[in-house]
Amino acid sequence: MRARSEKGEKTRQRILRAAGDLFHAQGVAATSPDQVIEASETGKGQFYHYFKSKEGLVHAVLQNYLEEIHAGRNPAHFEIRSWKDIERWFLAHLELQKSFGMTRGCPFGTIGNGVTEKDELARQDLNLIFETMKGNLAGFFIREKALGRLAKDADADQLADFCIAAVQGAMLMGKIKRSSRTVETTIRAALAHLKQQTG
Amino acid sequence: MRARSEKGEKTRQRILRAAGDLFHAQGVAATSPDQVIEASETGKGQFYHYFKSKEGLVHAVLQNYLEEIHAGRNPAHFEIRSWKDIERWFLAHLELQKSFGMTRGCPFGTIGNGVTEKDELARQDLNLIFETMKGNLAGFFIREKALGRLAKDADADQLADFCIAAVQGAMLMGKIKRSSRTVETTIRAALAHLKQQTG
Amino acid sequence: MRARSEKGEKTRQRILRAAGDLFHAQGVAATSPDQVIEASETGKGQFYHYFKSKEGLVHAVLQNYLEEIHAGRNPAHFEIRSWKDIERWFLAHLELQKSFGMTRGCPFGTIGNGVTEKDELARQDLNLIFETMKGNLAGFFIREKALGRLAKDADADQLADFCIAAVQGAMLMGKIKRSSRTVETTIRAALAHLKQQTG
Amino acid sequence: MRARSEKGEKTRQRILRAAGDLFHAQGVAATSPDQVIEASETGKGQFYHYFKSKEGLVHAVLQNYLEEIHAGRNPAHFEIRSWKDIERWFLAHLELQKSFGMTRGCPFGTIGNGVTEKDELARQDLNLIFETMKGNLAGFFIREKALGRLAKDADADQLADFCIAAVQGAMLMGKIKRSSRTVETTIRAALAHLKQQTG
DNA sequence: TATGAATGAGGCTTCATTCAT
DNA sequence: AATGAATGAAGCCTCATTCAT
Repeated sequence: MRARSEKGEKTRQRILRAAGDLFHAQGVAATSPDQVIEASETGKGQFYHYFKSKEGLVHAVLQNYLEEIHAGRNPAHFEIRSWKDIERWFLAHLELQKSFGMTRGCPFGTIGNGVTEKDELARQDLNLIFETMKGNLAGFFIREKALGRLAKDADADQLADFCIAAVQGAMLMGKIKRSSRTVETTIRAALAHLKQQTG
Repeated sequence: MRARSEKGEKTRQRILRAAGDLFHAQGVAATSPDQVIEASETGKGQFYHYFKSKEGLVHAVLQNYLEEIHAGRNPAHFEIRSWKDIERWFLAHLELQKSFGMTRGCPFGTIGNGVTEKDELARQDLNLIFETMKGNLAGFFIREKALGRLAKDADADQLADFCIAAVQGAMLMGKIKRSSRTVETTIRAALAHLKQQTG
Repeated sequence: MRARSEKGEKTRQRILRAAGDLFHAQGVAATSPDQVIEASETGKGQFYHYFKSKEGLVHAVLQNYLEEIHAGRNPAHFEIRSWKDIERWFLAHLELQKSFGMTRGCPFGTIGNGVTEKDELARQDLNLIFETMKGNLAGFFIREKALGRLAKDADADQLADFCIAAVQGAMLMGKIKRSSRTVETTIRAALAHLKQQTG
Repeated sequence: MRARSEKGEKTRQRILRAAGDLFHAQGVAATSPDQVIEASETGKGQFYHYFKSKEGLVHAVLQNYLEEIHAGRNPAHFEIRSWKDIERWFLAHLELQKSFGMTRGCPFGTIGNGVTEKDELARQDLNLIFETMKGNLAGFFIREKALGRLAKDADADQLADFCIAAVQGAMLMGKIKRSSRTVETTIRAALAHLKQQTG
C-alpha cells in the first residue's frame, strides 16, 4: 500500500472532521453519508474512495479520535499527573459541552449510545477509547497509591471507571436539561468522592 | 370527543409497547415507523391514526413511561423510603440491563442521547421523567435530613442528581463494554459516596 | 327512497360546503376526503354514508351548484334581463375573485381544469352548469335581437360562449397574476365587443 | 461546479419532457413523481438527483418552457409580425388542443389553474411566461399603432391581455366540452374585436 | 484523485375506502 | 345517523451504495 498523497489525506481529514462533528451533534444513525459529503464539500465518489461504507467511516472517526488521544492532541484527554489535573479533566468535559450551548453530550457517549448488537466494530473502538481514558486515570491513582496519597484499599481501576461513568452520566443529563448546573454539581460530588479516598 | 374505544386503546398500547422496546433496543433514530408497525402487528394506517407522526409517537411513549412511573407501575421506579430502597433502586437498573444481556442502556438515557436541538418536545418529556425520578430521591434525602440521619450540609437535590447521573453513566458504559462489572462497581462507589454523607 | 332527515341533511350540507370551498381553493385532486371531513367537522363514516366516493362527492358538489344556480341562490348567476345585468354578471365574477384576495379563480373553472379523461361524470356536470350559464346569457341576446337591439347577424349562442370564455380566461389570469387589473380590462374589452354588436 | 455531463443532461431532459406531458394531461396535483419516473424510464434516485423536489420539478418544467419560448422553439409561440400571425397564433393553440382530441387545455393554463397560495414559485414562473407572451403580442400592437394601422386610443397592453385571456378561456371551455366548436367561435370573436380596433 | 450519474430499497406520511359498533 | 377502527396502496423523499468517466 502506497503512502497516501498529501492532497488526498487532506480530503480524508475533511470528511473525518465533518463526520465527527455530525455524529457528535446528532448521532451516527441520524447522519447520512450525503450529509457528511455536503458538510465536507466533497463528492460522492471521494467518500467511498476513502471509506468503504458508513460503518467504515464510523470506525475511521473513532480510530482518529484514538490517535488524537494517544498523541495528546485532544484537549479533554491530556495526561493526568496531579489532583489538579483530575479536576481539569472533569472541567474540560464541561467546557466542551458549554462550548456547544449544552446541546450536545460527550462525542464518545453519543456514538456509544447508538451502538447496537450489530455494530461490534464500533463498540470495540469505543471500548478502546474508554480503556485508554481509564488507563490514564487509573495510572494516576496507582501512582498516588504508591506515594501513599491514596487509601490502600482504594481500587484504582474502579475509581477510574467511576470517574468516566460520572462524567458520561453528567454530560448526558446536562444535554437533556440543556443546563450546566447539574453537570457541575455532579462533577463536584464525584471529586468529593475521590478526595474521600485520600484519607 | 368520546373516550377511545377499548379495542382502539388496545391497538394503541400494542404500538406503544413495540415502539418503547425498539427505541430502547436501537434508539429512536434507528427505529422506523415500519418496524414499529410490523412489531406491533398493525397496519400503516393505524399507526398514523393513533399518532400524528414519529415525533408524536416518541412523545406518547415518553408520556406513557411518565404515567407508569407516577402510577408506580414501573419496576425500577418505586417510592424510595429507606437506604435499602436506594440500593434496590440502583440495583433495579442493573437488573434491567442484565435482563437484556447488557446490550441495552437505560431506556430514557438511550432516547435522551439521541435528542437533538429539533426534538424540543422529547427533551422536555425526558426532563419531566428525570425530574420525577429526582423528586423521589430528593424527597427521601430531605426526610433523612430532617431525621438527622444525613449531614446538615448535604444538599438533597444535588445528591439526587448525582445518583441519576451515576446510574445513567454506569448503564451507558455497561452497554458499551457489554459487561456488568463496571456498572456494579460504579453503583457501589456511588452508594459509598452517599453513605459518606450520613456521617 | 325515504326523504332524508333534517339532521342528516344538515350534515350533508356541511360536507358539501366544505368540499366546495376546498375544491375552489386548491382543486379537486389536491383535496382529500380527510381534509373535507376535518373542515366539515364530521366523521369518516358520515362522509361515506352520504357520498359513496370522492368522485361521488365531486358530482354532488356540482349538482348542488347547479341547483343553486337554477334556484337563483348563486350571487354570480342571477337572471340576465338588461345590458346593465350583463355588466353586473361580469363584475360579480371579479368581485368573487377579489373577495378571496385574487388567490382563486372561478370555482367551476378550477374544478374543470382538473378534469381528465376518466372523470366523465364531473365533466358532464360542469357542461350542464356552463350550458345553464350560456342559456341565461343567450336568452338575453335572443330577446335583444328580437327587439332589434342587437345586430341581425349576431349569433346569440356564440356571444354567450364568448362571454363565458372571456370570464374564465380573465379569472384564470387574475389568479396567476394575483391582480385584478387585467381581469377588469379584459372584462371591459369583452363588454366593448358586445356593445359593438348593438350597432 | 462543472457543467453537467451530456449523459446526465439527457436524463434530465427525459424527466422534464415526461413531466411536462403529464402535467399537461392531468395537472400537477394529480401527477406523482413515481409516474414521472416511470414515464421517463429513470430511477427514483435520479429524479431527486436532478430535482430537489416535486416543486423543484414544476419550476424546472416552467423554466424549460420559458427558454423554449425565448429560443423560438415552441410551435405556438413564434414572433408576431403581422395580422396573419395573430390569427396563426390563435389557431396554433386550437391545433395543439385538437392534437390531443380536445382532452387537454393549455399547458400553462392547466398548471396555473392548480396553483395555490403555497406555490409562489410556480406562480411567478407562469407570470413570466405570460408576460413574455404578452410582450410579443403587445409589441406587435405597438408597431401597428406607430404605423397608423391601429386606433390611437387602443391600448396595446390591454389588447394583448385580452388575447391571452380569450385563448385561455376558450381552451378551458374546449376541454370541458371536449369540443373545438366554441374554441373556434371564441377565437373568431376575439379576432373580430381586434379588427375593430383597426378602424 | 476526483466527479457526479445511476440504482433500488426504505423511511415518513397521506390517501381512499371499508368495516364494526 | 353517527363514530372511529382498520386496511393497504400510494405519495414524496432520503439512504447507502456502485458505476462510469
